[in-house]
Amino acid sequence: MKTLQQNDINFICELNAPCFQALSPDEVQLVKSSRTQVQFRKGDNLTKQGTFASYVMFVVDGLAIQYVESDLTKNYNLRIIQPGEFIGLSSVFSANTFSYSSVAITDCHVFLVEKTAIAQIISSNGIFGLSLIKRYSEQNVNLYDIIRKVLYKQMNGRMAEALLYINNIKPKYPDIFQILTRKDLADFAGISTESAVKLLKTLEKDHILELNGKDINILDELKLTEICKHG
Amino acid sequence: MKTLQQNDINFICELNAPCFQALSPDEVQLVKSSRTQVQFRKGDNLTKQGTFASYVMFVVDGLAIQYVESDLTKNYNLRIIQPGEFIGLSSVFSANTFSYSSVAITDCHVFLVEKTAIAQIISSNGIFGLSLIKRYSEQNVNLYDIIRKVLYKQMNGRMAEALLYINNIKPKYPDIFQILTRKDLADFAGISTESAVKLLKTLEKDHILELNGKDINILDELKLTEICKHG
DNA sequence: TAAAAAAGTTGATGTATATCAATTTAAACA
DNA sequence: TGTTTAAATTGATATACATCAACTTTTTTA
Repeated sequence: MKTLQQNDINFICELNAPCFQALSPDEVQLVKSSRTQVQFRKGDNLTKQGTFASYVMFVVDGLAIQYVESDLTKNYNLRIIQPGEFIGLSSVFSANTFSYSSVAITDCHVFLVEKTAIAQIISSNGIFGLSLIKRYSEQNVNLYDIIRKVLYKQMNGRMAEALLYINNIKPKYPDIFQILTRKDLADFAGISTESAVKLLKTLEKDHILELNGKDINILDELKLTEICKHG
Repeated sequence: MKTLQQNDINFICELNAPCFQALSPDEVQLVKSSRTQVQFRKGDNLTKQGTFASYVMFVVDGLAIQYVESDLTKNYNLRIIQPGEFIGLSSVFSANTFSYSSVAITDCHVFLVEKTAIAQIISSNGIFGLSLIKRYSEQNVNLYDIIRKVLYKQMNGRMAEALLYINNIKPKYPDIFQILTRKDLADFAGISTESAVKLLKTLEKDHILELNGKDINILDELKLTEICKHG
């Protein structure tokens, strides 16, 4: 477990979260004072769907998967959460419970900010509020896209979309595919693990990608994009 | 087409949209000046998925359905928009295009407010920003619920949920079921029209509801709720 | 008010994809 | 380093729904 200097945190925040730049020194102090730092191990849940949410999480370091759960044992993966992003914004000002779960896929360094502090800053600082609203707006658009994907696309298109999404963050995190299991991939596509395996094999046979153990190399991104759109 | 007095509009807005109460006289003036009133006929599209969105709509009077479209001719109905609600908040501060369509199911009186005016007010008035964020937050929670419904529920449960949702607004709008076609109902449940018809007949045979032409009377709300949860 | 169009209804057929079962491979552990 | 546990793989089977087709009823329109 690595320890972080106060300065590091400030630096990282300023770097990745433009919204924090709008804060006055007083407001920065308010965030600092109502903040708790937490270290999560790979496999730990950062949030659990349905539990009480009085705070927002800000990811300083590490990767996590955000997903929704059914009553049973089925998950659907929504996105990979990267450093500089918030977790729990979506429900903190209405439902008071997390509407999704998230799990660390690498060790994660996170800090929690009480929602009262966030609310106070929004009230006093419109620029900060506006930048948060932009985040909400983006998330909304994303959720509508997900609804369309889930409703209208079938296996091949979903799998292609999942692969392209993950491949998009591979430059930044080259071992991303090695971290993910076939079940993780299947849950991103919203299909069964067995179907995911079969699809991957088919895509390999068609020279669209290459399977090296758990790693995946996209060979024909154009064709995959085509499948994503019309498959 | 009925004409509305300026005072009526103010009254209705104040009544239904608490967020407007936080505005200063200057800000109210700003909204007024950047506002356009529009009258839509039953069947008209208020928004069309993918088109440019430089404004937010505020529904003063009438009902509309919000829905997402596939590339082809399939729709999925998300909600019924009632007076006092916004349309287009979700994407106006990020994508600049509407991420969903909406269609008037009764004549609708709406006013459009330029997003620049909204943004300006958010910047200067944190309380207004916070009240908008609460709306975003609610919408987000709603979208997560929809994703779960679409992913994890099957026919019976979806139909039950759709019926309960619409039945919920029946006290306020008693002719709501008469306005909606079987296709509309099917699109709320995300199933085919034929399946919707068959399900309704089965529910009638089981004395859970009563079909009077287009009107639907829920007889056994408890059982329907049970189906919604575990069906 | 007749004719045309749209909406509603019903049963028969097709299909995408999950589930199941059985095996192999890889990872975790003691 | 062997043993246990978890993940990956493969083909066979099951099923929830959509789609199709044919018909009836209702609504619209000319």
